[in-house]
Amino acid sequence: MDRENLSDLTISRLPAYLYYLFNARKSGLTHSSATAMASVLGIHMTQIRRDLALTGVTGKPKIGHPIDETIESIQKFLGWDRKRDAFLVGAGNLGSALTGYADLYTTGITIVSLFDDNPMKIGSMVNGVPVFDITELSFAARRLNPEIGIITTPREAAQSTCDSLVACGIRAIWNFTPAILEAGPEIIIENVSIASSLAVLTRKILVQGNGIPFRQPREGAEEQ
Amino acid sequence: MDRENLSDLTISRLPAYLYYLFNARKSGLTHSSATAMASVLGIHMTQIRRDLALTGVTGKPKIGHPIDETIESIQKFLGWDRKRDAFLVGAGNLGSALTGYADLYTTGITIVSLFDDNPMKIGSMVNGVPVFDITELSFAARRLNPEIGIITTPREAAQSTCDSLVACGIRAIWNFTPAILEAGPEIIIENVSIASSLAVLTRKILVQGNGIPFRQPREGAEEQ
DNA sequence: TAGATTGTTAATCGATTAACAATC
DNA sequence: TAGATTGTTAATCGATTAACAATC
Repeated sequence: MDRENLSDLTISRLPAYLYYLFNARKSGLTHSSATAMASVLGIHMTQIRRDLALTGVTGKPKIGHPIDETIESIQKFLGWDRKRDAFLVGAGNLGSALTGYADLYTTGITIVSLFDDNPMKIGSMVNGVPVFDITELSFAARRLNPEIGIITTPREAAQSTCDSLVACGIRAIWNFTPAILEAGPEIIIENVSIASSLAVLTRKILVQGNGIPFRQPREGAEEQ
Repeated sequence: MDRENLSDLTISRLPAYLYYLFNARKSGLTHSSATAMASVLGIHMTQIRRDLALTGVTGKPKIGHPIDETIESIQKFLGWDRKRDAFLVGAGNLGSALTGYADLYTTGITIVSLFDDNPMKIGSMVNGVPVFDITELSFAARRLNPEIGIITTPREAAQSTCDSLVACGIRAIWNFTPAILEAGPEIIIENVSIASSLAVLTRKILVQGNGIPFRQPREGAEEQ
């Protein structure tokens, strides 16, 4: 089984399966069928079977996939069964939101330190995580050996932040800014592009609206 | 030209072109070639040409695409040339980050009101935008007629928030929670999946590491 | 002019879906 | 048992890339 050359598209579907399975388990089920999953997630059932098979789990005809085992299999496949420490640079609202993001623990990531250049923030705590001066980055990295660097700075600071993180020996960057980061080929960079997502949304509004006014408020519509 | 049936993949590449062109314009250029763009963005030049052509702009051999015109063309294509008002529900850190997101104005979106159920927040201002009681949602919607609903609540509140927004006549939802939202087929839902992005990142770490330890801090590496 | 760059047609590549035998 | 569901092979579909004539 060629487990290494999968597209990012496949990988990016897996978390949805995972959260579906968490829910299913919470409601007391022990097995889950691709058929049921497909109708909830809006993904073709064959694709779900194929994706799940890729993680190494197998189901039983008529019964479905064992939930516990499948969860474990996906987590292992994504590397979410391991603990990883992360540094986050840019302790603004977005950085704080990520630091307090409860679901992050599902992924094995722990944000151990925040960094900022704002003296008002340095020395404070955000959701229990200390904010350090950005100049202490390399010192802290030597002590804590983080695996992942998260960038939530303003766009203008993103490239230099990336450089600093790489200089500290960090080789995986999670970039929340719109900046296009340059780094050596050995550095893994994953961008969260809010603009791309918004582009898809507004384009759909445009196409769906298609001449006729898109928004038609329903006069006296039932409200909850 | 079939301008309506394009994949989300194509659409999601356009903002990167846009920001590249903003930069190019700032440095005084009037024209931009797909060749140059390709090397910066890491996208095949043929694909860039094709994508740009889809938005309706044409370039000239040897000269490239006219920057101003191309920017306008992409913005128009994405519907970013129009002003759209948005309601945001969930005035936490993520909601605040979005409200203060400077690049949002490039997209034509204005977040006009925030909503929350936390009495501490209700009545306050976040980046100049007022926070209202969530129970006032439908009243406010009748007055302000927002086109887009942004959900930055905790996951548990996402579905009921979505229902409320839809009941107000909002037909486009931008969902930042991991919840899988259900709504009528006429409702446009766009999810920003942080978990998917992280899955891609950690999977790459896993594959690249591949047995040998991934992280190799460079002893005495040059630090900036 | 020469050659860099365009837009487009054809070829390739990869991802998704259909079909179906196997089986719990 | 019967039939729901599995895993997989083959077919389809769509996206990306290669090739190339046109042209500024």
